[in-house]
Parts: sequence; C-alpha cells; structure tokens
Amino acid sequence: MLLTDRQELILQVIVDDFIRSAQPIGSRSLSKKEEIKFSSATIRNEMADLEDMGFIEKTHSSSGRIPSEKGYRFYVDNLLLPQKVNRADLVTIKSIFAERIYELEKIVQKSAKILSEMTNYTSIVLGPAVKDNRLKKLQIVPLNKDTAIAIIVTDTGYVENRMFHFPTSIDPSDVEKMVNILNERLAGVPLTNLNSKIYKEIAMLLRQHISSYDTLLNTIMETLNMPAHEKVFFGGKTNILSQPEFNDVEKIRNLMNMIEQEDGLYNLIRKNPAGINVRIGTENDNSAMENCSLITATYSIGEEKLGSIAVLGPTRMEYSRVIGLLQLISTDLSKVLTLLYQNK
Amino acid sequence: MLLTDRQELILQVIVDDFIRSAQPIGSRSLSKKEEIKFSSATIRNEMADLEDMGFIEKTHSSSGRIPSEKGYRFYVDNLLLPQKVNRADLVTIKSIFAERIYELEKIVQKSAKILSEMTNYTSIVLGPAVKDNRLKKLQIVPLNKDTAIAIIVTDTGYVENRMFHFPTSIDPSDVEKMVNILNERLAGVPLTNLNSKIYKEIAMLLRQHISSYDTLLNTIMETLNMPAHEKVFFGGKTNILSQPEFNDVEKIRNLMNMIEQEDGLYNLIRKNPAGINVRIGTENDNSAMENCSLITATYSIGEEKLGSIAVLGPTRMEYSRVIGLLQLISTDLSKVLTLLYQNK
DNA sequence: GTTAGCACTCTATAATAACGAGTGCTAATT
DNA sequence: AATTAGCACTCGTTATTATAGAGTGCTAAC
Repeated sequence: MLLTDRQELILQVIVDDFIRSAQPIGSRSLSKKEEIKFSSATIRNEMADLEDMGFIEKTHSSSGRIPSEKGYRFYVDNLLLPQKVNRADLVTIKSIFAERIYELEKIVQKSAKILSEMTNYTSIVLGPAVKDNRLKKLQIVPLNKDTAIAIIVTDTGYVENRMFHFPTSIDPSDVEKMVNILNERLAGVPLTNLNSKIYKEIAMLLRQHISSYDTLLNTIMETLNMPAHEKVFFGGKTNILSQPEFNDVEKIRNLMNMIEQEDGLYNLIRKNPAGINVRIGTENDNSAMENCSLITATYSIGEEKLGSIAVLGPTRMEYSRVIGLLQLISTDLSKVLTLLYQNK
Repeated sequence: MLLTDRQELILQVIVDDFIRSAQPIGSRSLSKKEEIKFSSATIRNEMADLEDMGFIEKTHSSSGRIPSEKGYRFYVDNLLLPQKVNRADLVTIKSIFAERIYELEKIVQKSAKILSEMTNYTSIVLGPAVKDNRLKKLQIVPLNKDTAIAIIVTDTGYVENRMFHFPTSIDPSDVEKMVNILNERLAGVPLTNLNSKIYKEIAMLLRQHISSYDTLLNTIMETLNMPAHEKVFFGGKTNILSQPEFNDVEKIRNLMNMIEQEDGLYNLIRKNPAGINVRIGTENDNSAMENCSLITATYSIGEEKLGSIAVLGPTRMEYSRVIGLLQLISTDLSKVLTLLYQNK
C-alpha cells in the first residue's frame, strides 16, 4: 500500500476542504474535524510525510498545505467516490431533453449551456464529427449566371454549404445531370470517403454522360472538400473567471486567449479516449492550463463515438460532482441521439 | 467660440498625449512640447479653466490632467483631423479583398479579423441582416419517415436550415407539390415578407391543390419563421484586455461577460445610423462600457444598408486612426459586395 | 506511537517617513 | 492685461519598520 489509511484520510480531507475554501489547510483546523480523531501534532507529522511524497505542498515555509497535482491525481484515482447526482441537478439535466429539439447541434449546444450553468465552470462540447456523417443529399442552387451554392445534407441533419463560381461555359443541364448522378451513387457514403469514391467509381461514369465534366467536377470536388472540423461549442466562457485563483490579470489573459483560439482546447479534448477522463494542471501540456483541470466525456450514437463534452475548471474543481454530472449527461445524450438518429 | 485657440491646442495635446501614454499629463511636460510656446504657469491657468468647463479631470488633487468624456467628445467632434490611412495599413486592408472569396459572411468575417489585428482592439461585425435578403430557393430534404430538413437559400448566398417533424400521415407527393408552389410564388420575396405573403396570396392556392394542406403549411411556416437575427462576428475578443486600463479583474469580468452575451453589444451597434459613429464611455448606456468607446460604421450593397462594422476599445482609443480605417474598410466592403451581389 | 509545548518562520496589515510630480496662488515681469 | 517665476502645499508612490497571527518542526513527555 502506497499510503496508510490515515494518510489517505488526511489527504482526502485536505483536498475536499481546499476545494471548498480555496485556502491552505492547517493541522489545527484539520484536527477539529469530526472524522479526524488524532491531535494536530500527529497530523503535522503525517502531513510532513505526505509532503515528502509529493502529495501536498506549502505556499510558504510556515503555511498550511494545499494539494499538489500529484495529490489531486491520487484523489481522483483512489479517493473519489463517484458522487450521486442530486435530485435538483437530475431534474435540470432531464430538462435538456424535455423539449422536442431535433437538431443534433442544438441538443448538444443546450447541454453545454446547462452544464456550465450548473457547475459555474466553463463547458465545451465538440459537436458531432461531421466527417463521419453520411451524405444524405447534395444540391446545387444557382444564384446567378456564374455563381451557385453547393449544399450538403447529412444523415444526422447537418447542413453545410459553400458558394462557388461556375467555370465559364457550362451547360446548366450538365450540372443537373451531374448532381443526379452524384446523389444516386453517393447517398449513404461517409463524408470522408466522398473524395476517393468519386474518383474511383464515379469519374468514369460522369465522363460518359457529361461533356464538360472535368472543370465541373473539380469545382464541385473542391466544394465538397470542406474542413469538416468538429464544431466547438461553449457554455459559460467567462464563468471560470469568477474563481478566486484567477485574480491575476495575466492569468486571465492567457486563459481567455486560449479559449478564444479554440484550436488548443479542441486538441486537448479530442485526444481523450472514450469515457470520462480527468486531466489535471500540467497534464494538459498547455501553459495556460497550469491552474486548470479538464474533465472530458464522450457521447455516441449506437456504438459510434460522436463527440465530446467537457468541463474546464480550476485544478481546485469539484471533481466528484462534475464527474457525476458528465457521466449522466453523456449517457443521456447518447441515449437520446441514438433514439433520434439510429433508425434511419 | 466656446474655447480659445490656445485652449483647443492644449486640449488636443492632452488628449493626443494621453492616448499614447495612458498617463495623466502635467503642465510641465506640456510646456516642453514643441508646439506649445508658453510657460507651465500659463498652461496651469488654462488647464484650470478647461477643468472648470469639464473637458479635463484630475485623478487626484495634485495630479496631472486626463481628458473627461466631454473632452473626448469635443476632441472627436472638433479637433480630429481624419487621419489618412498609412501605406502599410492600406496594403493590409486591400488584402482582405485580394483573395477570391464569394461568401458574404466570409468576407465580412475576414474584415473583422484583420481590423482587430491592425488596431489591437476588439472588432465586431454585424453580418448582413438576413431578414432583408430575398428568397432564392426553398428545399425540403427528408431524412427518414417522419423527419426532414427545410433549407432556405437567399439571393446573397446565405443558407439557413431547420429540422422538423412531419405531421403523421402526410403524402410525400403533397410535400413536393407544396415546395414547388412555394418556390414559384416566393422567389425574390424578402424573408420578412414571407409570412404575410404566404397567408395572403398562397394559402388559397395551396388549399386547392393539396389535401392535408393545413398541418403541412403550419409546420413549414414555423420552420421559415426563423429568428433572422443578424449574426455577430468578432475579431480579437481578448485584445482589449491588453489595454492598461483593464488591469482590474472586476472590470475584465464585466467586459468579457458583456462581449459573451452578444445581445448587449448587438443592440449598441445596431441602433447607430449610417456612416461613422463614435460613442464614448457612458454614451453607450451600458455600465460595462464605462471605460470603452465604440466606433461603428455601416456597409451596404448599392443603396441598401446591410450591416455594421465596429471597433471596441478603451475611451483612450486612437480615434483618428480607427475612424480612418473604418471609413476605408466600410466603403471597400460596400464596393466589393455591391460588385458581387448587385447584378442578380 | 501519540501528544503537549514552544521557538521559529513567514504573511498580512498597519503605521511612518521620505520623495517627487504636480497644482494653485501670489507677486513680479513683460 | 497677459504672462511667468517662485513657492507652499497636496497626494500618490515607495520603502521601512513594527506587530499580530497562523502554522510549522522539533523535542520531550505521556
């Protein structure tokens, strides 16, 4: 055993207390807790050992202790009893799905909003990975002589569009023919495979039927080749600013910048595997996240992983509660989405 | 004349200097300026008068002076020589339009981004007011038995979509018929007028042709009835945080909150008339904007006002430069957009 | 092994002093 | 009559010192 029961108890109480108070915890205040039956001197000895092992730290030589990252890690891995979501929170979460919303994006967005309101932290949701969606329909809407819009609809109801210019001298009927052929052949194909499928199987076919096939196809291909980045939704972007650890303008600037960049957070969240993941402080490999923890969960339709939902808070965040909430929301989300989009 | 030439000169130098240094200006440092030929004592007398009139203020009883809101207002209205945009800035702005981008939204977005980078303030763009767009095409794409997506394309290439559920027992051919009729009759109609036009002119027609017309029409109407709020784009949301006046965590929180809300800013910008407008500090009627100024400009296609582009900075912002930039960008934007979308 | 006792450390807070930038006023100068 | 030099005064800033209090580590007693 790495730690004695008593050391675990003390560590647990320190972390719990610090999460609540944001103040260093001294031996005397610990000794007054009900669950702690030994004297402050004993606690001081144990704390000295815990500090030697790197689980807690002092802010200065005669201060009380605060959890170190290692301490939080141990707490999350070993001491955390996955807290049951309380009734009020349960009701709030169920309300996300009470309204009849059909758009996947909207549901996901609402989840982010409510999650941030419940926790008072910042929530981030990676919207469905569009690239795994399957093509439902491709349409071309001409705007004027040389401009048109290509619209893609996927099976989950995601709509993407892009404007493009026709090459000069294109026969409108050719466009129509082409769109028809593409729709016939490409319905149900995942967006990622569109490109190769077109070149392997359909280019030939098109060449037979359509005169100015080359330029037209290239134009459309370019249009289809959309970034297909998962969209990032936020809830309560500024919530985290009300945490006492962010009373420093420089820290705020760094954090806000990172949140605005989106790319950084996007990558931090995306690389996590399925299920609940906790990344504490520097585990995130990002200087702006030094004082932050990120808890991620994934949601899916059926077996297919769809996206992630995450909470960004201070390292001193309420791990237990947030993990409970995320677990609930992500499974509920998966259930609802599976119900809505599985049978298609 | 409200102010003597000398007073105007002093006010101007104070404002210019304060915009640069963010430090209160004393009589001695003023007297050392080349353009100022009189002694510090004279300046002190003049400054006392300017203060009595409310154009400048002290931060404490023996401090130098800083411009008051009234001072900034006078400066903007009377002392500002609309600065010519310098060559480097000119080149940068032209680069916005160098690439061939066709989507109105993208152009507008890029303008915001570049404007914020040039000024190091926050830029906000109200995207084209979609409600004034005209309908190009309405399409319904069925996803499965009871779900479909309604897609609207407008003449400027804006695409909006909404998912909805069919009422039970709808004949698919009826849907198609209805869409055809709607497209025939509604092409070119501004989105705002869709509702009334449908009820006044088309409801009759539909009733004749389509059996379950009522439920279907209602569903589609609901779908068409989209918020049609102008979209708000931002550039450099956190830029303004690097200004020295925002060294206070509370101020940052308020400001960031307001920016995140979007609604507040949206209304602040939207109510401004065509052309360049400067709103200084409390003129914005928003407590979070107490230390901020907002400069807005409008852009248009042909004669039709389309949207606004704005810069949010501290009251101590570089009015002259920003006004010059906004003037240039907004007219360029109007030109390009007119060229792209006027002839349709 | 546990605890009481105590000297020591460090932060936070307040009080005090010295400095200097800047003002307002008065009297001298132009 | 307008301008300027001179000077006392104000107030923010910075540095210094003192004090209180929370908490520790160590030693010796239980």
